[in-house]
Amino acid sequence: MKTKLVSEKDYSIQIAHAIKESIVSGHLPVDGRLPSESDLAAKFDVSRSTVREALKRLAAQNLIRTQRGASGGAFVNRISFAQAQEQLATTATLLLTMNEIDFETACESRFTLEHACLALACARRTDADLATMKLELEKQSDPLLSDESFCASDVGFHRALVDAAHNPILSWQLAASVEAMQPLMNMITYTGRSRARILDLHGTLYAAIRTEDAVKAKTTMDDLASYILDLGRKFVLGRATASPRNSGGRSQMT
Amino acid sequence: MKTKLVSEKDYSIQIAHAIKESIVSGHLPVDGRLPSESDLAAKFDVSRSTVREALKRLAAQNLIRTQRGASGGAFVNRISFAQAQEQLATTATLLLTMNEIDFETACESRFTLEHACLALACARRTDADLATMKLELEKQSDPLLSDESFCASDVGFHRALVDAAHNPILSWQLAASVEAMQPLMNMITYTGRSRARILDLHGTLYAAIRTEDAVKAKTTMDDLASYILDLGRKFVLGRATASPRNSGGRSQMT
DNA sequence: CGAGCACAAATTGTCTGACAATTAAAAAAT
DNA sequence: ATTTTTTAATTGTCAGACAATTTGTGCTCG
Repeated sequence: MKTKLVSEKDYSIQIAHAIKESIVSGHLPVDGRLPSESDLAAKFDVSRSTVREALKRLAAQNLIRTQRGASGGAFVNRISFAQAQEQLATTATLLLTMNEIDFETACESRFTLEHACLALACARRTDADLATMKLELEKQSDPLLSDESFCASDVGFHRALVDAAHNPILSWQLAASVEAMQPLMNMITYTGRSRARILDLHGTLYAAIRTEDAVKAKTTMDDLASYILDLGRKFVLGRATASPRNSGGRSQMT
Repeated sequence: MKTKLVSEKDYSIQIAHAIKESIVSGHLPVDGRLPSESDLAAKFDVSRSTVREALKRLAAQNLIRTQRGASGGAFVNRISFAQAQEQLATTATLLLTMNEIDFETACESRFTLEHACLALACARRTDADLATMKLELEKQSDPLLSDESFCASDVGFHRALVDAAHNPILSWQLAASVEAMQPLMNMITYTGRSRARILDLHGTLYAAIRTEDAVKAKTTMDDLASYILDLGRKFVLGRATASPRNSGGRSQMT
C-alpha cells in the first residue's frame, strides 16, 4: 500500500514525520525493524535517496540505528538516559551560547534544581552515594591537583549529590544543565582561585547529607550558590571591559 | 582546502559532526550561511548525496535551516525556546513511554521542580502573572467545562505559576516535563473526577503567591503532589489489573 | 526615467542507476 | 561435524541528470 504525501512540503520531512509518529505512538516496538530503504521507497513512492534523507533525520534524533549487511536495516532505538542527556546538553549549550540567556539565569536555574534535590538526597542517600561524594572531596583537597581536574571533580561531586536523590529524571535534567555550564564554570574557577572556599562548602554539604540534616544542607547550598554567582558576576564584568565584542559580520565556514 | 575524513565511520556522520562543532563553538555565526552542497562536497571530497545526508542530520536537530533558490542554502539557526522545548518534550515522552520510568518518578520530578519554583514565583510574580493564573482558575471553576478543557486549563495554570518565577530555563524544563506527562495526567483526571479538590488547591496556591506567602504555597504544593500521586497510583493499579499487557512480538511497519 | 516582464543563474530537492562494503545465512568442501 | 566458500540482502557512496524555487539582470514599453 502506498502512503500518500502532499507535495507542498519536502518529502523527506513528511516521511521522517510519518515514521516518527509510528515510533512515538508505540506502533513500532523497540528494536523493531523498519522495512528496507527500497521497500520504504516503494511504499512512499519516492526514490531511495529521499528515504535515506528521512532516515538520517531520525538517526540524528537517536530514534533509529542502522546496520549494514544481510538482515541489517534500520531498527527502533530504545532511548537511553545517556543519549537523552547528551541531546539535552547540546540544546542547553546552544541556548546558553547563542541566545540571550545570561550567566545569572543559568546559575539560578541550576542551583534552584540542586537545592530542590537536597531534601530527597538527605532522605535517600545510600552508603554508595556518600562514598562517591567522599571520594571526590578527597580528590579536591589535593593541592597538587590541576585546575582542570579540580573542575571535573567539582562536577562529579554535584552529580553524585543529585544522584543521591535517586530520581533519574532529575539527575538527567540537572546533569545536562551542569554540563552545559561547565566551560564557563571552569573559567570562573580558574580565575577565582577559590578552591578553599568551595572545598569547605562541599565538605559541609557532605556532612549535612550524611547526617540527613536537610536544613543545614539547604543553607549551605544557598551559600555556595551566592558565592558562585558572585564570582560569575565579577568574571563576566572583567571580561566585558577587557575584551572587545566580536563584531557581527557574517562569515563563511573556512 | 580539503578536510580529511577517516574511513572507519560513515562519512555523513563525520561531516555532520564537523559542521556541528563549527556551529556550537560559535565559529559559524547565527544566520551565517554554509557553503553550498556542491562546495561542501568538494571540500570534504565526497558526493553531494553524502553531504546532503549530513545536512539532514543537522536540520533534524534544528541546527540549520535550508532555503531553495539563488542566494539560498543552509543557514545556522538561532535556536528558540519553543524549539528547545519541543525537542525536550519529545525526548521526555520517549523516556516515559519506552523506558522504565514509572509514573511516580515522573510525578516526583515534576512536583519537585515546581516546588522549587515557588520561592522565586512568590518573590517575582507580576500582576500579569497573577492575572493569567486567575483567568485559568475562573475557567476551571465552570462546571460545564469539558474534561479536556479542564486539563488544558490545568496545564495553563501550572505553566503560569512557573513562568511567574521569571527564569526561562526553569520554565523550559518544566514545561517539557508537564507536556510529556499530560496524556497520563488527563486520563487520571478523567477517571478521578477530582475537580473540586484540585480547584481548591489551585485557589489556595494562587492566594499564597499573591500574598507572597512562600511557606503556605509550598505546603499546598506538597498537598497537591501527594493527592495527584495518590490518584495516579490508584489509576495505574486499576489499569494493570484491567487490561492485559501488550504481548511483545516484533512487528513490522504496516 | 520607472515599471513591469522575460530570462538566466544559483541552489536545493528529487530521481535513476550503479557499485562498494558489510553481514548473515546457505551451500559446499573437508 | 566443522570449516570454508558462496550467495543474497542491505546499507553506504558515487555520478549525473532534471525539476522546483528564488534572486538578480537586462530588456521592453509606457
